[in-house]
Amino acid sequence: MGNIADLLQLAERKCLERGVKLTSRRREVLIALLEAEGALSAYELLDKCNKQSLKPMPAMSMYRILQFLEDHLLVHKLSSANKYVACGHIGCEHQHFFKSQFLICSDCSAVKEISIADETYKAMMAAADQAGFTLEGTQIEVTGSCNHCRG
Amino acid sequence: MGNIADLLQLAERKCLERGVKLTSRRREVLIALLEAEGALSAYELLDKCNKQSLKPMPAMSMYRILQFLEDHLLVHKLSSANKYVACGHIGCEHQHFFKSQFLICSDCSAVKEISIADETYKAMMAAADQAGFTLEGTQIEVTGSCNHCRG
DNA sequence: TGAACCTATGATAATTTATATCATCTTGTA
DNA sequence: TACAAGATGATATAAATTATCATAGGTTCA
Repeated sequence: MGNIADLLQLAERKCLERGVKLTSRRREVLIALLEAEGALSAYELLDKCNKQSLKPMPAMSMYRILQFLEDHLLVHKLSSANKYVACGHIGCEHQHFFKSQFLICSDCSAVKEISIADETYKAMMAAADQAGFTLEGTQIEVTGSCNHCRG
Repeated sequence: MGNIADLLQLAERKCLERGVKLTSRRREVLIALLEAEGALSAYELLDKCNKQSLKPMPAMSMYRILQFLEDHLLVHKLSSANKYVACGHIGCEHQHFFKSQFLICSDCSAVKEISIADETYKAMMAAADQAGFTLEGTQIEVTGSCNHCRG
């Protein structure tokens, strides 16, 4: 995993490689996400950022920045919850072509990003194929309860 | 599968068994969904209903009715797309405890509801467990392209 | 029958989430 | 320096969802 500083550095490098800039605003959002326990919605993130930073950020910027971070593989959008999480693999070019699975705690929004076993993956592809569908690069999101919340 | 009239009758029976009523408004929405090609958003459904029916339905009612239909296993909400589909198993008490998978065409919104193979299901449970999560009754939604749209 | 009650729906408002648009600022570069 | 490109700010608007109270329509039971 690594601490936030390390992860930030990896993010910096990835942006460099991709010829894009991790501006201070973008860094701000990424840090907020890295610090977060679980997934946060755009407006939750906005609040968090605005508490930490001096200049308030308009909502529009948040959406733009989240889009940027998503485009450059630093953040994932959990479409089932409309929330965002920092990518669990910052640092690699891992495209998550339908191999990542997000376990989302329905209680506390904690998120764990795991890989789908190859056989599972293949089985799902085959099942979809049989039903006349070709799966696209996407992610699987399932909800449950984390150890902590199940208590 | 059965035609719409048959499905409606099954829905009626299910409601009867559950001690709830399939009112005319609710039937209206259910029919609209059964007729639909693919998944529809609340507002798309609203439009469709309002074209077919005499009295326009307020959006609030649509949300309430969709909630009702979902609660009583007649409709599924695809949370990744914020759209709704008629349940593929109207007539049975199938709870879809994490065994149904929805293949959603990202192009035309067509939806196919298939069952997850038992081994796949078990593998996913085990993987989640290992990551400290207990999966809840939920559904898997994946996007791709259907035969028709792939061309 | 009719009064009390429950549920569904209507009407309306407010909130939350997301996008469109144009102005301004920064930065790199010719 | 001045220009071009990209990033952000500011503002408005749209889209999606929920809250709340009023009303209508059935059902039950005295």
